[in-house]
Amino acid sequence: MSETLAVIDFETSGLGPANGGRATEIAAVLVRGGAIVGEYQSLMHTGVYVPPFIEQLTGISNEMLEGAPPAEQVMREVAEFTRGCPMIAHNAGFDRGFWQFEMRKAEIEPDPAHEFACTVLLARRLYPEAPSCKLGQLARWHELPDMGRAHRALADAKTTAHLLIRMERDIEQQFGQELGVAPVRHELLARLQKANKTALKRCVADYAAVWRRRAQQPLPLQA
DNA sequence: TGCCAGGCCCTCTTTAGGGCCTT
Repeated sequence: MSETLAVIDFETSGLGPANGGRATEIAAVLVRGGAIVGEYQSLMHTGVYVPPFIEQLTGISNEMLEGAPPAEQVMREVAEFTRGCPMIAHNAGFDRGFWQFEMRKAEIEPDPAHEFACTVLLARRLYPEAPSCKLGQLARWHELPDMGRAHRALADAKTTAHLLIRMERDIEQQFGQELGVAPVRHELLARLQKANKTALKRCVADYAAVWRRRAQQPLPLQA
């Protein structure tokens, strides 16, 4: 059973909406069956001022944002693009904060499927020997494909997608016995990111048992 | 013009503090 996950990445004018930070660019990459199957990217105009440090970091200038589509339009497009897909982000607390803020600003109804899982938390558990859990460091450490300029939304979202695919493969290899025939789905990723690092095997085994029980239940009758 | 945060984890902890990660 394959599940489509949406990997998202924001570029922003600051570290949080609470201090006036706004999104400047968003990318969403759809991952299914161990492969990237779709992508969306757009700059977005909110009227926010981009400080020189951020402009240097991301390459996104105030002039570029002047001609960008309005944030409300972009959020509607990306919400439709990711509809029904659980979300993945690197340091998900950051992207979730901007996602919820920009969705509210655009007056878009929240999608209950948009639960976030975090590749930083997962990496800390799966790869404790990694030199760091920064996205670029993990990409080099795993020798993931080069997706282009870092700190642009699509490049970072694609790199995170490749990291996610690598993690799914490593989970299957590392916990194959506990996992049995249960697939690596978003629910398992969300559980693993919160599990005590010494109890990963038990977490995977519990997930697999629940999944098998569900799989044995008859499908509900159609109305 | 250009400042700034917050959630999470680990441990020399739990009545706390420091580091990581994102722009």
